[in-house]
Amino acid sequence: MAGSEARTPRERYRAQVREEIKKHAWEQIATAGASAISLNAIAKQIGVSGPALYRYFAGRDELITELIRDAYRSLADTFRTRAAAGTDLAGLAYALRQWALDDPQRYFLVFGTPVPGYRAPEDTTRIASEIMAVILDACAAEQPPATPLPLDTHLAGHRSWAGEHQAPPSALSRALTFWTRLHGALSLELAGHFTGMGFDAAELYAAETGSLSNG
Amino acid sequence: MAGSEARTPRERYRAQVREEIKKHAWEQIATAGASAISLNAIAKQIGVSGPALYRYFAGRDELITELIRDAYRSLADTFRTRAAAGTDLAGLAYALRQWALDDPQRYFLVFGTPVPGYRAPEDTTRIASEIMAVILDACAAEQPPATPLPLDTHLAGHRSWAGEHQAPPSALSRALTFWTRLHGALSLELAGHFTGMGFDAAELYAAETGSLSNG
DNA sequence: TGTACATCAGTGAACGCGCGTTCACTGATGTAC
DNA sequence: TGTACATCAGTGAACGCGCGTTCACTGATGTAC
Repeated sequence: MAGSEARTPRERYRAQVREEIKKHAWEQIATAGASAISLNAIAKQIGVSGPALYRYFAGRDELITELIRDAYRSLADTFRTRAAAGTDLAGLAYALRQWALDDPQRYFLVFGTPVPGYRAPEDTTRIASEIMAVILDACAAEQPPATPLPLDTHLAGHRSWAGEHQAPPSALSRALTFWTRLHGALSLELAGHFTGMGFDAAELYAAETGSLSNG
Repeated sequence: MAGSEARTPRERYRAQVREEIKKHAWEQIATAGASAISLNAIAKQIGVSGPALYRYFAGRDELITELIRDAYRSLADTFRTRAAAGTDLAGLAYALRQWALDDPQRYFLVFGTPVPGYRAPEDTTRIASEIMAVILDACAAEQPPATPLPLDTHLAGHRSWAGEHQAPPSALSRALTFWTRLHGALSLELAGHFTGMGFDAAELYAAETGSLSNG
């Protein structure tokens, strides 16, 4: 839906079919993982011959790249929407978990096992920066902890990743920690490593969310 | 090497070939990811026909299962060895990172994106419990923090995963947090999400390690 | 409004490939007397 | 020590499959005069 102006009927139709292809690709990902995506299988599902898909995507790789891009954009949109309703870290953390539970394989497409040799397009790293900017904003809005973290001094000298963002070191370390702690709890939960352990993953996630504000 | 008694020459030879098959399988994983493992390709690499491998493994699935088992065992051995030299959490954390950097794809085979529908064999969950027991030992040996964590109360009532381990709730929460925080920092590093960001992943990891002891 | 032309979605056949797996077999290695 | 037999590693052919991708094509849809 993003970026599809669709002036003429033909363009509208094209955009529509592209979306349908992607929809079935996501279903395949959810069913058998990203590596199982097959153009021929998608074609069969939407009732069309295999080569027909080449009118819409240059090939399998372009389709997957597009899915990754969409996943990044979806997360960025989710964060921006949430941030517009008030900049609190807990809110963002909650939104992140909702987004992840919404489609675990989409989460793993972005944050999961990398395919050796695969290079993400420039595009996605730019979106990743947008996401980080939202986190940084929320961190800068919180009041800093009484005692500075040991990571602060390192990040004070290595803050290029924050771009032009004027966050203090305590916000930088908090933003990174937000990312790594929540990813740690979330990815293990989604991967099923907690199943059968008998505790509530949501409680663990909430505790980690709280750890970001209380030191 | 584990469990291969190899009394007779034939048994010794079998064990040797099995190891060679696995060695090339690991190389394939490192090169193209676990989903790219191919029996025929392995056979070609060790200079043997494809069907020959069926003397050693029932099929592709059994080989992969065996690799996962080996990965779990390797981590358990690493932890136990480290724990024998002194039970401190920082030491375990350091050993975990070394083990992960040693072969990132092996780490992801255990903790990475799950294949939808795949069920891990009983075997591995037992080894996972051994690993957790080592962590719990180290956590119980540390002195508990002054203020109990909010997660403690939940875990006090949901401690079945700790088995017969008599660790106090504060150790339970610390063990889980050890796992999730370090996995968060480590998996993002290994997946390359920090590349180009300009800070030192080792510093971040050390900071997270420290967070486990200081609140 | 009607006709001529251009655009483009989709088809079906084909290519070459590599996959996992089975099967009947050969030949070497080990075992028993 | 030598012979008869059993075990078992490895081969080569074959099966059926699905994959990504190309190509020349048909037929419907849109555009221009």
